[in-house]
Amino acid sequence: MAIASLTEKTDGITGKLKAPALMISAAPKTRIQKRNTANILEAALEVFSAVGYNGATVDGIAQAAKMSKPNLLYYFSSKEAIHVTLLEQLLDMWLDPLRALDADGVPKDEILAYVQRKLEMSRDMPRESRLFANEVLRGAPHLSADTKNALKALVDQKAAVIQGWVDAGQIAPVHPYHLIFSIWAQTQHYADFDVQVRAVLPEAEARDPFPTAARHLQQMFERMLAI
Amino acid sequence: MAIASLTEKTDGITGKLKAPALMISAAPKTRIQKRNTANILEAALEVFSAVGYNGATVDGIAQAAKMSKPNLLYYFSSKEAIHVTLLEQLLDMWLDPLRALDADGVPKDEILAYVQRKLEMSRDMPRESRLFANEVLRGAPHLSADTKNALKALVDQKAAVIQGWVDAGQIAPVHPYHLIFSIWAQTQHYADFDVQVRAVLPEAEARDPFPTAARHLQQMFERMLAI
DNA sequence: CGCGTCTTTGACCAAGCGGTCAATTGGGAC
DNA sequence: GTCCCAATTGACCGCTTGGTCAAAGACGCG
Repeated sequence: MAIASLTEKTDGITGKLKAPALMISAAPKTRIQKRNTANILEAALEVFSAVGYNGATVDGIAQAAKMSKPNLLYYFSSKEAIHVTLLEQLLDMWLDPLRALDADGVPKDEILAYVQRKLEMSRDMPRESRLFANEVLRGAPHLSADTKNALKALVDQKAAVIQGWVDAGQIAPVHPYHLIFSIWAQTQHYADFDVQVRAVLPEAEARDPFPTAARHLQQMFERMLAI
Repeated sequence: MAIASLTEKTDGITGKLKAPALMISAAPKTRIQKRNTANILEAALEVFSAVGYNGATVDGIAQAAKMSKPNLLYYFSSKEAIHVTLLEQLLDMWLDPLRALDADGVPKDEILAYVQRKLEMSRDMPRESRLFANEVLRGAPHLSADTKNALKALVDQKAAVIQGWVDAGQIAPVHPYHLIFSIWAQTQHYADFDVQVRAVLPEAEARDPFPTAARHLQQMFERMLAI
């Protein structure tokens, strides 16, 4: 598992800095810049995931990052720039579990492990899940074509792996793309619709739906894939 | 199936009318009131589902309903009132497929039929799905306690039915609540994350993901429930 | 026709928004 | 220390927003 805290991951920042009438396109260098951009992105994740892009205010993010609004805008040229940076930066991490799906592993184990990793992400990183859910719900207006292509390429590759397992008779016949959608939908459901899940579940389970969810999903995909 | 067009369903409107310094709490009576409230709610569904609550503007909804903003506010006292009315009014329709789950039917058939009905709703009423997704994502701030209780009561009842089928050995052992979540998550995924589904799927299927999705989900739950 | 009520709207307002700017403060290299 | 650039901020601006209001228009009924 070993999911790193967000604030630790400050590499790969693509946010554009702005000196008065000057844009620095390279990655930030100074220690203070790293700290502040990380703080801003952490605060933005908190706010965006809670109230969505339109519901968030620059001032609100600035307060959550414990700095003034103009200071925040010294590091990111606009609210949109923060959002875009956040999305691009987190998508990589978000796809790690799928990337780890190993074509040379035991098919059923690989898929079940993927389900469990994805469910753990819903449990440990619900804000990221809601951020993406919000973005995709609105038609992904802030995701670049490059990012979408990279996502598609990864899914294509892993779908081919799954299809290979089907063809080799190692798992029951499944539509590989829809299988991946099933995994995404069911695992992310526990992050995105958390309040609904807890509102509906009997009290004892509502306190922590994840243990029973994990067992349910394992059961589900085991039966789905059994030869 | 026979899903009625939204504009036809004008009964049960609970929106408060406002004459100058006067609130009419009863349902609207005149023909013109019915027409206008229906137009407003249809326009609001279009706008809210596309850009979310915070992204929507009263003026935008008014324009979509082909009327002026003050006129719209003559029928609904606030933007929030429109949203609340819309949610409460649509939730009933939204839960119809689950309500139709028949304790006296053939268990596997009942559940598979529920899955198909729910998937049809995602195909035919994606705006409603996104409206609810948006609301729940934000923590359901506009859903009354009554509504949440009614939802829970319905799910409790149907979960008991499913549990009964399990106990009678008519379907394989499953966690009834998580089974319902699995159905919700996977069917609504095709409405809420439509752009992602189409972006990832091979072109031929992306044009209409629903036929293959229907087969996939039938397969999935068949294997899940088989004794 | 006249008349009261329902409906519609242009003009307006206060608040909040994203973003700018000039001016101030702080930090590090020498 | 000092000097320069990075970092920070209070004040401000133009615009959009949700909502109000007074007045005008349309409708129905005698």
